[in-house]
Amino acid sequence: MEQRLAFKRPAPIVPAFWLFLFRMCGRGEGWGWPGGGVMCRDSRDSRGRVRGARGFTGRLLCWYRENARDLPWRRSVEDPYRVWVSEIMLQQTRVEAVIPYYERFIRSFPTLDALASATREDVLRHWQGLGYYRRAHLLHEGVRWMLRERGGRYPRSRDEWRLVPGVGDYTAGAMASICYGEPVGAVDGNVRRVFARWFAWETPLDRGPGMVRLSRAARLFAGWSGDPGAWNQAVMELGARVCVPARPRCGECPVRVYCRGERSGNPAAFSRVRKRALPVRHAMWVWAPLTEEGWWVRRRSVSGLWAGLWEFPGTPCEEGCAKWSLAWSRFQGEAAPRATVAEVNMGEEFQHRLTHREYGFRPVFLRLTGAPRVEAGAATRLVGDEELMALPMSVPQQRIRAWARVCAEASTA
DNA sequence: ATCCCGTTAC
DNA sequence: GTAACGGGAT
Repeated sequence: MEQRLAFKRPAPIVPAFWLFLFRMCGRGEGWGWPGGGVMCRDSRDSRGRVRGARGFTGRLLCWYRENARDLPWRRSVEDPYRVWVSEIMLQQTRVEAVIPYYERFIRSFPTLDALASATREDVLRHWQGLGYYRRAHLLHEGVRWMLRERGGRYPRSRDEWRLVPGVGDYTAGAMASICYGEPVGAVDGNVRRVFARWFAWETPLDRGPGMVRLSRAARLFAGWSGDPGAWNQAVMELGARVCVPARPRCGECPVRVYCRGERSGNPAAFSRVRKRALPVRHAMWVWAPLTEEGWWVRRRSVSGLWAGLWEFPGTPCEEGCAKWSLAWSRFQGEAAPRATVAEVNMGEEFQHRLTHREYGFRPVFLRLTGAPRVEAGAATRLVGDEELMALPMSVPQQRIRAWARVCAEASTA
């Protein structure tokens, strides 16, 4: 708790507040509050006594203290390493999905040193299925960087956290405010939506003047609240559970009376909708070849899609390649080995959707005999059952792996 | 500006 | 089935 004193609460906020208000009201979108008057009140008075659940920040903080979910990483806020891991996992990923991954990860890598000395493959194995595998690479790089560049001493300020690999604006703000009490904002998608509704902001908040205004506002509120870490988490919690994107549950909102968006009658209108390009479709043959020396698998590039994960080799299912045998011989010609296909098992095609691609995977189990000269190397290997199951793979590849093993068992029987 | 993933809600 | 959701790097 001592580390929370690293940052003093900002001195008198009133001049800053009025200057801010003055600036904001000069723009097209104002700062008016339904009730008028002072919109924000410090939850402590000038002598540092708790003022309780009055005022804007006080009400939200009070609600947060009573309603905060009991999440694993909230039990160890005093350990920046654990907060760090949780923040990376929570990027673009929902809380419920993260919980089991977080617990397993911390069990295996309880400390900075434990993670730094783990192999990349082991880290990826703990990440498989969670998605955005670049995060795992960057987190691993980040902890090693922390030991190498800083001797394992965590930064205390947002600006220093920002230098850590894999830590962007949001994560830097979250680490500095939650672990060290620095009065800075931590602006994620929830915070953007909540602020947009509170102030009925219609301009985009992820770039340009809207972003500048939002980060200033988030920083000032964090300071005014008296507890930046709790405040930032409270705003996010509100966004995740009450001020939700589609149908905000304003009836349950502790700061409803302050919300300009709610007063407008249509708070949902202020959630920003991202338009996304239509996904491009790809049909792929995925070969699950079992040679006499083991399963033929390869490792993907450490950049790009499914970064650094293992997979069964595959080929695009081009036009005029509707027959598996044609595609296979073409693939085999490029991949060099000349093996006899002793057995074939066609799996059912299944779809896998990503942000801007949609794959139709057609798995094909192949038992290869003869002298399959598969050149094993760094990126291509022949592995036994046990080793295969230990390789980190994407969700669709895990599915193919499970199916292929069933095929293999059925064929030996 | 574009590329990463998987799950859940509708 | 389709849409919505969510940060950082390049």
